[in-house]
Amino acid sequence: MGRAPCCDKTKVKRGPWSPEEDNILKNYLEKNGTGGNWISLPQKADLRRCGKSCRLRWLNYLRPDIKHGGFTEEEDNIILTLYRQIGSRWSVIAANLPGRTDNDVKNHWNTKLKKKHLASQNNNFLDIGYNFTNNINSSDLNHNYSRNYHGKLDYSNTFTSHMDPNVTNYSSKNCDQFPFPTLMEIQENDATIQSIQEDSSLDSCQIFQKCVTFEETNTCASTFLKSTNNTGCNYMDLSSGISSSSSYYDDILENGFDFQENDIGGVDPNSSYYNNILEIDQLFKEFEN
DNA sequence: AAAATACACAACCGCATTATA
DNA sequence: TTATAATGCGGTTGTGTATTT
Repeated sequence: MGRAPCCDKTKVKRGPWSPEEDNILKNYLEKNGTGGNWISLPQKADLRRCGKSCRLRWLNYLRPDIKHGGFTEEEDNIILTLYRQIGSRWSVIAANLPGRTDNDVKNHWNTKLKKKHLASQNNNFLDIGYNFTNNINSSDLNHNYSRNYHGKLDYSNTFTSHMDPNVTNYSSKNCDQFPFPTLMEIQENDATIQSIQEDSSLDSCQIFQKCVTFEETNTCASTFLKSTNNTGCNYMDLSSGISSSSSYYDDILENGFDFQENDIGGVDPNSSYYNNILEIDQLFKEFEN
C-alpha cells in the first residue's frame, strides 16, 4: 500500500511551466490569494496542475521580490556559516537571506558552495598536516603535506634540529628563530642573487630579490631565502617571515601562475618521497569526491 | 559539426509536521 | 481527542543549456 496521491497524476500537467500558466496563476493569486487551500486552487484558477506544483511555482518563482541567481559573497558566507552551524535546514538558512527561497539556496549549495565547503574542510584537515619522519644527518625532518591557498598540493618540511636545542620545530610560525647560515660570498646577477654557504643540514642556500605580482593586483617585492636540500627547495620571505617549501614560488618566479597539473610543492620528482606523496594525494582526492 | 558530458536550476516526490473538522 | 487533509520541507530527479571531446 503506497501513499494516497495528492491529485490524479493522469489529469495534471507536469514539467516546466509555460508563460501562459504562470500568468493564470499569478493573476489568480494576486486577485484572490490562495483561499487557504492550494489543493483546490488549480480547479478554481482553471489550471491543469497539481496544487503542490502551483504552490511551489508561486513560492519559488512567481511571488514578488524573489531574487534569482547572482549570489553575493556576503550571502555565500552567510550560507556557509549557517550550514556549518545547523546543516541542511534550507528554509531556516533562506529565512536569513531576504528574497531567497529554500530551493534556490539548496540549488546554489549543491552546485557551488558544497565544493567550497568541502575544500575548506579539507584545508582545515590538511592544515594539520600529514606527517612522517625520518632522520637525515641527525636532524629529524618532519614532512608536512598541505594545500597552499591556491588549493595546490604543497609539501613542506620542518626540522626538529640539533641547531638550537630550545627550538623544536622550524616553520613559518617561528622562522625568526631560524639560525641563518653564515654568509660566505656574494654574487650579483639580474635577480640579485647572493649565495650563502650551506648550513650543515642544507645543501645550499641563496638569498635573492625579485618582484612578484600576485593575481595581477597585489604586488610585493620580497627578499627570499632560498634553501635547497635533498627533498627540494624551500623559500622564506624574509620581510614577512612566511616560509613555503613549494614549487608555488618556483612557478610564480619562473612561469607566473602557469601551474602544472601535477606539481607538488617543494618535491623533487626524482626523490623517493614523490611517489609516496602522489599516493597520499590520490587518497585525499578520493576523500574530496 | 555532432555527440558526450557537465552544469544550473526548476520541478517532483514522499515523509514529517501542522491545521482542521 | 483523533483521524484526515493540507502544508512544509529536504532529498532527488528532470530538463534545458553550456562546454568539452
